[in-house]
Amino acid sequence: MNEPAADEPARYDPRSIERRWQQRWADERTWEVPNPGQEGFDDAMPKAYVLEMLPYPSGEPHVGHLKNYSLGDAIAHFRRRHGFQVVHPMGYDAFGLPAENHAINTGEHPRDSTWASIGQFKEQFLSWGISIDWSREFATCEPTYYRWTQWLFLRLFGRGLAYRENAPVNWCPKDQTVLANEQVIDGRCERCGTEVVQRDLEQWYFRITEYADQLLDDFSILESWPEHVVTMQRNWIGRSEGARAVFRCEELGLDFPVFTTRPDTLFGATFFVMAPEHPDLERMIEGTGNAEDVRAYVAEAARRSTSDRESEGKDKTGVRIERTVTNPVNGEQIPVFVADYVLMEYGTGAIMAVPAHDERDFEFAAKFGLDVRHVVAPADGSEVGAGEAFVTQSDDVRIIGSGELDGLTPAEAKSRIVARLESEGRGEAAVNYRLRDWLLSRQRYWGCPIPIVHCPSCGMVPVPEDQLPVELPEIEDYRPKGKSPLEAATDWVEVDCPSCGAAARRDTDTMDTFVDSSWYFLRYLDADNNEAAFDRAIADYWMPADQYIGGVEHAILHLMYARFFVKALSDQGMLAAREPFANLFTQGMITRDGAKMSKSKGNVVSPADYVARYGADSARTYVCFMSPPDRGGDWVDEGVEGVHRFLSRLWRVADEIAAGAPSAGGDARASADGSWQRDATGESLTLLRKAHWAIDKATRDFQRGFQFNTVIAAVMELVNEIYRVKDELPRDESGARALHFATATAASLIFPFAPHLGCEVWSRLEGGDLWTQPWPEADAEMLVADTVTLVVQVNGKLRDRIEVGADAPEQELLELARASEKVQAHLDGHEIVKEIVVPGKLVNIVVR
RNA sequence: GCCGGGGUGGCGGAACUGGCAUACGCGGCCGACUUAAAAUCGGCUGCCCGCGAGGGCUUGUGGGUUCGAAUCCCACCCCCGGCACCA
Repeated sequence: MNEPAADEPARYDPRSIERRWQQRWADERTWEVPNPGQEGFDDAMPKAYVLEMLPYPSGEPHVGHLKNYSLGDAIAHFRRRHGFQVVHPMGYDAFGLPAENHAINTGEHPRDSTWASIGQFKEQFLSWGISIDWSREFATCEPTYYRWTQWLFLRLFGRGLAYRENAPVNWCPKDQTVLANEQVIDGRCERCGTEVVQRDLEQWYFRITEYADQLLDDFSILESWPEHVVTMQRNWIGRSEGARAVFRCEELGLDFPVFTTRPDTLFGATFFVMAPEHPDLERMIEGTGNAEDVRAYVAEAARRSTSDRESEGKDKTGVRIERTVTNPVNGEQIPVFVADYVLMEYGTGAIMAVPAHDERDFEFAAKFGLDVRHVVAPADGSEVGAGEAFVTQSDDVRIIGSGELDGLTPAEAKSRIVARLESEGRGEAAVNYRLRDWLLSRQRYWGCPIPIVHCPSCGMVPVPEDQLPVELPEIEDYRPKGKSPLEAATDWVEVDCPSCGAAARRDTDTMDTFVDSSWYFLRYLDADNNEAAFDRAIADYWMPADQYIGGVEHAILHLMYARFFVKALSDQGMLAAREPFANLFTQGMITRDGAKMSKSKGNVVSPADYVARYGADSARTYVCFMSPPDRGGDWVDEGVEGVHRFLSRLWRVADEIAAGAPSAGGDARASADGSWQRDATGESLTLLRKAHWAIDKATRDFQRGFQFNTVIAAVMELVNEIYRVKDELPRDESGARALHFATATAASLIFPFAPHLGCEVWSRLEGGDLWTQPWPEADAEMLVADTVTLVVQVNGKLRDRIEVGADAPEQELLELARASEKVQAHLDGHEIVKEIVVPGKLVNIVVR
């Protein structure tokens, strides 16, 4: 690198500037904040917990991380300068499959590859200059962390919120592990894309369904979450209200409860359908003529994978069972079928079919020639053709052909019939959810061990607290074998029962990594605590997180699990908060050439390259500027250069000022009393006004949904204005002061995005540390101009613009407008019909 | 199919509550500086017609409300994301 010659203008050199400030922040531990009770804690300050989703360390950080932490850091800085005590921590979601798969391929211990990656992440985070309180840092794979993950698991186990059960589960044949429902996408494994199959296995679950209603209700206590995320969770939970009605097979004395959202259509039920997996199916077909046909159908359904069943669409198949069941409301005997359009996972695995008013039942009935009986008709008395389906949500209908329900609306009919079912003991009102319990056990190595011992006589015994953590044993072979690789660690597996002392075995499953990330934000608050997962008083001070920032891809999984954890822990008195994240911001994905970045496409953008070439400030500012942050954007190299150019311009003008005449004085400070500014004239005044306009615009857009792209654009406009006027300003104190103020203001406003440059410029112009300065406030008086541009329209078309006094009366505006030559040309020969005046803005003359 | 987001110059995007469409950035063109180039600085840059003054058109499409619509209403088309036989 060449040293610049003495007469060459100085160059913006982000590398040296950034290194210098980063060094200071590290040396002085600038971003560390004390907890309540600790030295330096200020009770008078409001708190703000700014949190980005913790990274999964794999390889090195990508641009998604750059965007995530740039957004979060901007928010953290903005809050600090508004007088908040801001906690802004960082950690690593360090257990998980990618590290383990890497180990299977290379033999490298997942711990080693993970820590190597963590080293790279941290190094880059430091090089980005994000304002993290590093004293709170941890990785979820550290025994000092997962000790408490296990401890929390045992708390939930103690309350019956963690349980073990044998049930059909999603199994990924490639990863050789079970998957949560949420990890199955279109019937395929979320991680590797392999088709998922069903297996009956004994697995661990969290009873998240117990919190289904709270998860729904508490959306109301969130301050600001994106509507679509709330909707996605709502749909996922899938609460529906209806009734349970019992259909009885008299011959066998078997009761079949069904769930229906339409008990008002019970009289229209003309057949009954069971799922192929229904446990009572065998008893139903035993001894009937076509039992073998049914068995063949069930076997076929079992062979077809879930995705198969779904991809074949709505083409209905099924087999009739030679039995009938009794409709509880009219005693009618209706035929029974087995069909795979009825799912065992939802409701009771059996349904009453009302073909007249349900699309799916109608299709099945049409195929099998079954009765279609209308029990709902349009209120206006219009006819629905016999044998046609009439599916409607409308309330403008009446019940027919249903005895005592006739003439009622569906809503009335529902409560009437539910009351009757209840009084007869044949059903009751019921609520059903799509949400299933959270399957958390994994037959994999690189995860948090489940702290349970299986004893032949005592059953499942929690590992005593003082023996936590149950540390991951060392093993030779990570390859999945259909059971946990931990089984191979014989010495570790075989233990004495903590309860009776007999020979027993450890649980060899590990936890889903989503368990680790469901409470990490609590551990940040009290990361060094050796006595507890976290201290309640400390958690109560900081929680809930005031701002959470991350990708939408976690809209359901992580965000719902974390909500569940907080509720469950809160119910055990561990903290007051009922929700983890009061405000959520979801960032859009960055693409390259319009495509998702991937190694196989070779279009991955490495932030490190750009940080090396243009500096962290340019890279950070660019990701905030490229598009509104909640939307995606395409990474364009020229765009980074453009931002770099802008920052260079700001640096150069500051350098010019600092190198020139000594500062016009300390009272040029952005935050100081600005009365001198109001006396400015000419270009000085114009420049000062632009600076105040930028303060106002940047502050408002920052608060209005984090519209960082326009915040940065406003600062760009200010810098452009500085360049436009800087050589024309009066060569006296007023001109110098105006220039000084405008430049320092630009540095102050760009600081949340380009903190190094902001601090550098500020310290050279004003002295002192910018992060200790309050966020600037616009002087309302400087926002009002003396003159405004009056827009003159004729018939709504723009014809002229006239500079007028800002407070000119309407009459004067009209006269000025009519007097305009350009306007005259369009009025000529026409009759004025109407004149509209919007003071300070526009005049519209309507002619005929 | 249902739910959500979106459609504005060559490109990313801006436009607050119905009032100057295209801020800011990229790209392009022209000029200054330079032996030259880079860097930098300045100017121009929605489309069409016109030598020009000027005029016309333009926010996915078609209609409507209004003095005035990117913005509000109705119908439709396209793109992206989520859910999808959930009884």
